[in-house]
Amino acid sequence: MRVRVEVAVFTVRAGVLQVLLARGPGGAWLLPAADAGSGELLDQTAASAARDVAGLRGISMEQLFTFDRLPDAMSVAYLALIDAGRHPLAPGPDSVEVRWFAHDDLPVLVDGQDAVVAYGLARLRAKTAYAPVAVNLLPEMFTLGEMQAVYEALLGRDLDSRNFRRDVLGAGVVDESGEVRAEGRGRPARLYRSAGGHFAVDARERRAARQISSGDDPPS
Amino acid sequence: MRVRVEVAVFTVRAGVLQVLLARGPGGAWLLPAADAGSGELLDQTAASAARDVAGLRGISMEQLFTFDRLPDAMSVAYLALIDAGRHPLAPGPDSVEVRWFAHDDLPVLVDGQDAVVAYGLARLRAKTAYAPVAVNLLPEMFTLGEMQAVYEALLGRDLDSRNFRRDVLGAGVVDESGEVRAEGRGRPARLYRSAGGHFAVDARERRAARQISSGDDPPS
DNA sequence: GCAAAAGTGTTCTTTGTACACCCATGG
DNA sequence: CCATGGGTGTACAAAGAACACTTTTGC
Repeated sequence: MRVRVEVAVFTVRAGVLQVLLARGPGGAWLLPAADAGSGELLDQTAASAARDVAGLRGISMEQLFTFDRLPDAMSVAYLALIDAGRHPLAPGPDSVEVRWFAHDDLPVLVDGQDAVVAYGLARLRAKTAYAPVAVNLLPEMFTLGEMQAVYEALLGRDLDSRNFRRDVLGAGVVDESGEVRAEGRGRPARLYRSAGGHFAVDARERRAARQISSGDDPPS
Repeated sequence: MRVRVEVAVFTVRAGVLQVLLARGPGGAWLLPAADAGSGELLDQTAASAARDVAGLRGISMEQLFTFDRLPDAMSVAYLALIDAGRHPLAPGPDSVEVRWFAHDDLPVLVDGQDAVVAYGLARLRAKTAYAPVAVNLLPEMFTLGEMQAVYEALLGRDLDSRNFRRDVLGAGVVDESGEVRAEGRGRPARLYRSAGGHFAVDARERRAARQISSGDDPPS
């Protein structure tokens, strides 16, 4: 039985949620993928796929779901979130081209890869409700305005900045750096960084991202 | 690459959450399992495992996670919830014995199967917060007292019956049957049945099971 | 008539949501 | 001096948690 590992890599650029695709020699657009096996862990295979296809290294990933690929294969799907600014793309040996696509304007994908993207998106949105996913999509230092923009791109709706600030700061998911950054016009913004460490998921801490909400459920 | 499908089947009996295990010819306790392949869908393979190992038919299942089984295999884990009363156990060809174990008093399992059980349990508890999982663990007709007992077994804590009734009835996840059942001493209870159909996951409907709460996150 | 489980409402606390103004900078 | 984004607090609405007593039956 052939086992494939496919990775849906998301980023937010210019306020738009985007997905990474590679164009293979045949001209079709594909998710970064690799074959599992050879004594390698699935997580490692997923990391290899991101590295060999798109030049991405050291990104954090999470397993999503395992899809059938009849007649005799299956695909273990992964979700990765990165800051595109810190990870320049470098097409690997088997890719003609690697680039970002707006999540709502994808080309036709092979097989059932659109299901992988759709499920990754659903999971990503669901996680905004209880995990500080935005920090994975931002540079090391960021302003709360940038963070809010990421959540707005993920959720597709506007958030109230006063409530957003209160909740994020109250949840303790970010630390103030002490520095500020002037961003063209307007008052300079304070810079924050992730307080690091995953955080416990109980009602008290969930307040963080609760402006925010969505449901999760397996695909197909 | 060898792909195995393993199923963690849960039930609630006598107020205790239990897991189904089979003892193989070698004497070790195992989860019901089968090899994937032969053009069969993973969901079908999971159904076959439950049928061939334990005689369970027509039970609903959901994929959980895919685990590494080094050096050259992997295991696609499934979660199943059943009412033990409606599904008598019948050991299949490769099982010496099939029985229920209290979730907190399991024998030693092979390989990484304890991780499958642990993750299944975590997922099951997380789902109580937004899905009417109890109806899968109850007979077709049941009382609210029985339903509450199931949630208490799942969550390991007591719930307030007034709030529980208000929330469950308000969420519309059960229909009144009109019948009542005298259960020995005490006032006879009304019988309900599942209102059927999965239900939308938005804040309004989540109230149902919110006495109830927990977090989800991938294993290992 | 008493033990045992079913059934029913209200109060209080916490959480979420809506909302308006002043501040610091660049042009 | 004005346009632009950053920063702060309060009032109202909704949801969740805590809580006591009456009803119907078997024994």
